[in-house]
Amino acid sequence: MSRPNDSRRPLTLRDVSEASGVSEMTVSRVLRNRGDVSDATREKVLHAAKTLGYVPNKIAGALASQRVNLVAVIIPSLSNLVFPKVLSAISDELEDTGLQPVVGVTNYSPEKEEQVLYEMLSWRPSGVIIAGLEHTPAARAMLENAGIPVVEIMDVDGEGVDSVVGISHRRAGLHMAEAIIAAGYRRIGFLGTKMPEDHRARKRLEGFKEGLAKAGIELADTEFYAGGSALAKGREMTEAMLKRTPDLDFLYYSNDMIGAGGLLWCRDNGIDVPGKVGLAGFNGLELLEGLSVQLATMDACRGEIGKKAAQIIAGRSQSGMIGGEVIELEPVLEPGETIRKT
Amino acid sequence: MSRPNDSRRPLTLRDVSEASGVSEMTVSRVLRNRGDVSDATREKVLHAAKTLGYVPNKIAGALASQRVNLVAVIIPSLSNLVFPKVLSAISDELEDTGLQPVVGVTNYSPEKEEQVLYEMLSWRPSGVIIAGLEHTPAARAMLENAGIPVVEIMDVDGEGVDSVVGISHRRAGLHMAEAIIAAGYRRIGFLGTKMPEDHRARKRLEGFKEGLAKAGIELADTEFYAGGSALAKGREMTEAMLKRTPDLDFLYYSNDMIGAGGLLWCRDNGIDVPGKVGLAGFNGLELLEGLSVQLATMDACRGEIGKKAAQIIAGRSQSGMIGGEVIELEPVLEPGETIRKT
DNA sequence: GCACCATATGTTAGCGATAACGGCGACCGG
DNA sequence: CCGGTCGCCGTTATCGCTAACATATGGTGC
Repeated sequence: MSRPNDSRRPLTLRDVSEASGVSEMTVSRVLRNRGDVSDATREKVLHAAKTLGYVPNKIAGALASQRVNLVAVIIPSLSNLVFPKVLSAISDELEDTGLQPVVGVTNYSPEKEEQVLYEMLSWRPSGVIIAGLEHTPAARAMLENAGIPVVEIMDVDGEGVDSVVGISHRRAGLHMAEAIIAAGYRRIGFLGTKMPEDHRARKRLEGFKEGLAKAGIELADTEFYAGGSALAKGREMTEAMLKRTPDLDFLYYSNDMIGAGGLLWCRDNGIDVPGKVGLAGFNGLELLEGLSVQLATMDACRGEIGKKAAQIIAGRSQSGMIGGEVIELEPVLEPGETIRKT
Repeated sequence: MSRPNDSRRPLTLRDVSEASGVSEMTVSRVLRNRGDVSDATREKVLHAAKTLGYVPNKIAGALASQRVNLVAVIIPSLSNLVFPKVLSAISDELEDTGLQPVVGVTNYSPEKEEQVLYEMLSWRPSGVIIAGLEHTPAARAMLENAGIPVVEIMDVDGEGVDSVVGISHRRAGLHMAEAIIAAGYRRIGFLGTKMPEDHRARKRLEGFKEGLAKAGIELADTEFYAGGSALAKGREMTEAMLKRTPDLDFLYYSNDMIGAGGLLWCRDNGIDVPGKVGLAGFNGLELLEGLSVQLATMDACRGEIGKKAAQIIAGRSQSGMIGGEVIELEPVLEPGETIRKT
């Protein structure tokens, strides 16, 4: 019993059926809990399967039944901290539905996204959850023709293929601008990533500028980075920008991590926050909750987005397909302690 | 051409073969770049496939060829920061091998691990990379009988099923103890997670105690936490411990994140680090590189582990199976600025 | 006693691809 | 001019499982 499968020939339903003296079909029924099987045979079959160490072959099963319990989840990055959160929300929500997420990572490259999507669709998943609304034409075509529910997440500023769950990054940027101006700041700098393919960061910046423009203000300075440790980059960029443009009174960071770096640098260098300079980031990373001073940020509703997306997929794979829906969530400003109270 | 598959009937090889006037077999050959096909027919087929928007069905392909290009990767958590790093290393290394990682998460639960493993094995992957050496008997049996290469990663303190790549956490703890004692610290506290199933953390603590014992020292205080933001927990626990046992001169944290929290608390409260109290964590998170003061830590070789594990799987799925190998990597102490120089 | 139904099991025919082998010109050397 | 080889492509038989239908078997009602 220690090594029940010595022959090295992969076990099949037939092995189990022979070992338990019933037909393959009955074994299949027992293993899937489908159809009527007497308790006696059920016992026999389960016992045989366990002692043999049988593991069903879902490949064959899926081919025969034309059903696959996988949901493709396609995201730009795992090191971003944003996506693991979304992922675990999806995973939790799918837990009891029999569906299983399968993750693909694109590294913010549209071509890689197309490749990954192709690869995943070739396994005929029950649904696709994919970050962003911007895809290559080919990728978009695949999504449209796949004949399965598709949920595009994170962003609602644009045209979706099917369902969409996210926030408006444009408006998130705009609201942040309004809050900053309301607090009395006027000389404002922006620090972000140099990633043309990060459309959400771009939209936030656009919205932010728009918000400033409404008050007749322009960005006083900007600085971009690529690669490296975000915390360290935040320090460097903050130092560089404040040296270059000393009269700045606010720094808006495109993510919390570089914002935290900037905050640490300010504290280390005796700069009064939020008195002399105000700071704000974006995302609401609870990772940073233990910082000495709470950075102002805006919650991106990551958990909620994952949850809703998973619900849509689960709902639609049960009941027949219905039309796509668009769910826009509201990011909430968390003022923290790095914006002056008015 | 905007929606080539209006009939909603899934496309098959047959559709492509009819559209291009050749047999299914030839289409299959073209799409897989295998066997001899004339350039003329190759063109025809590729054109037909593209205009139809055909996506191959790997389920059928895998069943027929008995080959699957997936590698199961089973890890305890995605929010731990440790595993995304390993994952991306695996992903990068597998990039050009035609193999594709599929991730499963266990939440540090052995039962969940068993479930996830069962689920993944039922897709007949080409290999398994799984964190840790401790599994349920059933899980271990599955791994032994799967007939595919298995690599257990992160930890080498124990008996592996097949190949093993990792570090000795016991010795990592032991070395840290030695370094701390060599630096002259004597009243030492430990702060860690309350997770009986995190065997690696447990082994580190055991090794650490052993190292202290060699110098005739015992842990002066310990504190454990579960859940919550690690940074914030690090602050809280540090405060609690230093209030309870004020004469401590060193705090060893089971991970960098709570260590960083402790470090921030000490700085905020004017405690001289490393003069009055020394600090050390574990992992070598480059996430923290931008901290004002570099925390002493020990690199867990996460990237290297992922890379080597992927290489083993890739190598063995090409050439026939060979025996399992054990690769032990050496974690390196990064003294940072939170241990007194001797 | 017989039609009738529910329960429990077996039989048959695919699912959509690929492995293995076979056929058929073309080309080549002797 | 003929056997042999090579390039190209088709035919057939699975792969391991499940949907759908067929088949016992044993009550149940009238």
